[in-house]
Amino acid sequence: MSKLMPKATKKQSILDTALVLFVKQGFYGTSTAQIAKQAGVATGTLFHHFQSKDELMNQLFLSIKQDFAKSIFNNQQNSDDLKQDAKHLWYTSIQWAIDNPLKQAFFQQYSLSAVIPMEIKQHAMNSTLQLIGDLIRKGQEAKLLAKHPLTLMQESCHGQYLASTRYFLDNPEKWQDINYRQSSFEILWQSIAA
Amino acid sequence: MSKLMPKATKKQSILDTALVLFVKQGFYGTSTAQIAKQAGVATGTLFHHFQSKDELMNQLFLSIKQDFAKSIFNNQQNSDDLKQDAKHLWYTSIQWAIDNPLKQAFFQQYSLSAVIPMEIKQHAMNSTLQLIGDLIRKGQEAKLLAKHPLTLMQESCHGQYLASTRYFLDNPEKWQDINYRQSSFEILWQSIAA
DNA sequence: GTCTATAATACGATAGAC
DNA sequence: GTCTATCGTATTATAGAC
Repeated sequence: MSKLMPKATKKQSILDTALVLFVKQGFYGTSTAQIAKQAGVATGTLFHHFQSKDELMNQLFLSIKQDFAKSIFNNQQNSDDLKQDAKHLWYTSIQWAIDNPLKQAFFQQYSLSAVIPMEIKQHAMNSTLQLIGDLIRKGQEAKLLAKHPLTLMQESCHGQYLASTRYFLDNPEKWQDINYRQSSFEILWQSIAA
Repeated sequence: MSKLMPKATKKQSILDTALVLFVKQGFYGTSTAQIAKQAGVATGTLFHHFQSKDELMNQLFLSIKQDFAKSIFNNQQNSDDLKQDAKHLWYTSIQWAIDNPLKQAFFQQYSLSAVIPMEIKQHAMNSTLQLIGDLIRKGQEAKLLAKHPLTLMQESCHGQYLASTRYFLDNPEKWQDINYRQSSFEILWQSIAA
């Protein structure tokens, strides 16, 4: 019983509140005092759970990336139709962004910023890029995908993902339109098809 | 004679220094005192030229966007070969990023962040997106490009541009390789081709 | 683990002489 | 236009009681 509805611990409240405020006001625009107050804890409590404001930011970044990776991995498909699998991955990824707009906005803002140390950003990036990489390699072996340099294709696909989620988050009604949905995938698939 | 080699005014020194520091340390991580000191001026001078730190940031953002737009417009081609014109635009845009790595990094960081007011970001964005939009419309009329929703295509192309410049700035030697260069354009063109 | 109170400092912006 | 000096405030982080 106790684990079914896990209580929102103070630490989690701090993380949740930091996510909201960092997205709305930026990292340096948000004081630890404000985070603590809005989370309903004292500043002393915040610094008990996180060594520093930077450490709080890093943990938040990693936890969000893990949340995304878990969601994608748990919904992976592996049929004999690669294009169908890619489409499923594409829709699942964008749906996650639609379902977690704050986390997606956070990621868009901070995955390129100087606030988070490069090593942490790269580590968080690896799982995603590897998933794309595996799929591209398989497609190239099956002569379905063009033989451009792998790293360039990965980066382009990821860039298209960021652009599409930005677009559909700004225009949520368009995601309900099957034409827009299909177009977004066709643009991606054509870009790497043989 | 006096205008040929324009003296670096104090105001320009402040802008140049702010560009370097904002990219390296972030906006809130950079104090006005540090900008002034490194630019070789007094803090009073900084606030004489810019009403506030935010105002300095906004002017910097707009000046960089104008710099990019000017460079692209001045090198525009308008032949009867649309694919060739698009390729020229693509190479010119990426070359600008290679030639202006700091400005490109600045744009990557702040065009998505909350530091700069939305209205300023959108205003700065318009000229670029319109250029892409005009080209896509022409391509669709000539049956060269697919008839996906225009705004979605614009956003995707822009996302691919950001991804490619990120890639080539991180791997400058790859930009010298004609295969990578051509691949980057082929990926873009295929993504929107009919 | 959580709180209150506060230390120590860094910040944006201004005043006023030159 | 540019400078020096400084004001008032907000910030991160700690100390110590409970």
